[in-house]
Amino acid sequence: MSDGALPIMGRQQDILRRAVGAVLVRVKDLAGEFGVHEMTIRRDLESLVDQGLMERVRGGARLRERMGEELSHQLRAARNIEAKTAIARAALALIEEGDTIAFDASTTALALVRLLQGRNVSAIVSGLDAAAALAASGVPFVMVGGSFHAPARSFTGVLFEEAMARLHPDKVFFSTKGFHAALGLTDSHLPEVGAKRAMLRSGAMTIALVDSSKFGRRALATIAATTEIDVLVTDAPPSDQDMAALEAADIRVIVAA
Amino acid sequence: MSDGALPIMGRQQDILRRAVGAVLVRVKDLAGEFGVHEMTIRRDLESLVDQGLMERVRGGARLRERMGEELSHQLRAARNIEAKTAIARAALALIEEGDTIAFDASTTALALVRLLQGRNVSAIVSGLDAAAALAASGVPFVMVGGSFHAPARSFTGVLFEEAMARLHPDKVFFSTKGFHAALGLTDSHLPEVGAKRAMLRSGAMTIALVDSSKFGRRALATIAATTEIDVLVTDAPPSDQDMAALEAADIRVIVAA
DNA sequence: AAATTTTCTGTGCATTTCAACATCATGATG
DNA sequence: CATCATGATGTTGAAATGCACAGAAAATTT
Repeated sequence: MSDGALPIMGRQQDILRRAVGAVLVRVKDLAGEFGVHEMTIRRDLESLVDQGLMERVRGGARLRERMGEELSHQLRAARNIEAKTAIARAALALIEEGDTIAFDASTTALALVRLLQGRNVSAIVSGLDAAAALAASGVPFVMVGGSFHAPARSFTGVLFEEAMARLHPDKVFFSTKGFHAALGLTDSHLPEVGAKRAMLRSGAMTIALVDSSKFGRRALATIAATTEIDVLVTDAPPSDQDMAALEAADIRVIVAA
Repeated sequence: MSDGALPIMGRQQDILRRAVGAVLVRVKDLAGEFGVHEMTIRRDLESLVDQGLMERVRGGARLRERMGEELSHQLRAARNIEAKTAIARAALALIEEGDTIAFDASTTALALVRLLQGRNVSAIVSGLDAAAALAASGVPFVMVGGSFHAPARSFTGVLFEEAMARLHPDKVFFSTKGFHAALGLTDSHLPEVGAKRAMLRSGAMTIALVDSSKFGRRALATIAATTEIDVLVTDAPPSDQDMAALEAADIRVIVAA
């Protein structure tokens, strides 16, 4: 029942990230990697221990036992936060008065959902956090239910796809794990792929929110071919090669400032 | 919303909404999101602090207490909290290994949902807070979507009822605003009534969680006749008259210790 | 085991960094 | 013109960081 948000920032977050994938992190290593004094790392660790997230061992620290998966989700959500909010701000310009807009359960879409407050729009969401944000902001919305999918805190499955088929948003905003000009848009979780495909089918206009770290990457399964999207919003100019493919497919590209 | 006119408007309102559901908001982020100078955000925060709504932390601010609808809901959750958890504990005994259980969006059902951690069950929920609680506890669940209904933080409407019709829980736990032997179980919001009716139709066994303050009360619309429920869990013995009616309808009555 | 060395830790203090604020300038609004 | 909201700038102070050193804990040797 924790609120899900991480009051930790900067280097301490990075320390946690390293700790998630490792049995143990060492003070000396961390000091070297971050280019700061060992004493600074010790103080960071002390703070993380105070928050109950880690425990010290001589020479380093490790994650507390049960913290693993919830933490990794939060850390993923907090990564590239600047790029994601930049993309969200740029995408906001695509939203018009009275639109009905669907959002997938990605953290980028969540950043956009948080900017909706006060707008005269209706939303359709598939993620738990987006629903909570909209409930707080007073924007009317429809939740598309389904089986809970923990890795993305989203809802998926037959129930989701059938409900989604009955909805017809003006615009669909979604994100992916990978963007590859030839292979299209891909994701690493099959339930997510099905849900996103259902959303794309329902929407009149599809807008992909893809931060630059996703370019050239491919994941398990294809959500859609590159040609199936109408707009791509990103935070850094794509390569000339990608750009050519996008132009050939007549896709509008928006690069966030 | 019967709140007196708050002297908060525009961006400050947005800041508050942004702060709901986040542990803390940062001056820098807010300045970026609203496209204004940091100094302006500081002045906004100062004003919000003066009104007792937020408290400053270095670099940002956090909500002092929940507010608005969120507040009224929380307060409702806090009222009779002992009775509700007592009822929830008693109701827990009705849950068996492997059950699939549906819960309405009442605070009493939420109290029961919070006790599910570690149980080998599947859940079906219609409330935002119950979903968040289950997501944190790791119990697998299905969310039944629909239109968001702010007073109960639940989902309702056509989408809800159609999805619910496809689900068949072993047991349905729900609560009501009023319980009256002759008028049956009643609630004051029509969307809620429809949703609860849909849940009752789908379930093999229906269990009403009714704290003693609800006895003899009646609200806007009827959810079900008294005879339609299988079990009644409450926190104080019903009147002899009510008890007779319940026995006549062959309803099992459980009084929480 | 005792003694010695090595490594790690935490404290106290100097230095740097950056949020907060006071202040003034600008511009919109009526 | 008066007022208000906002932006810009320089100053102040608190927090973060670096640094040196002393004490504690492990590792090593005797």
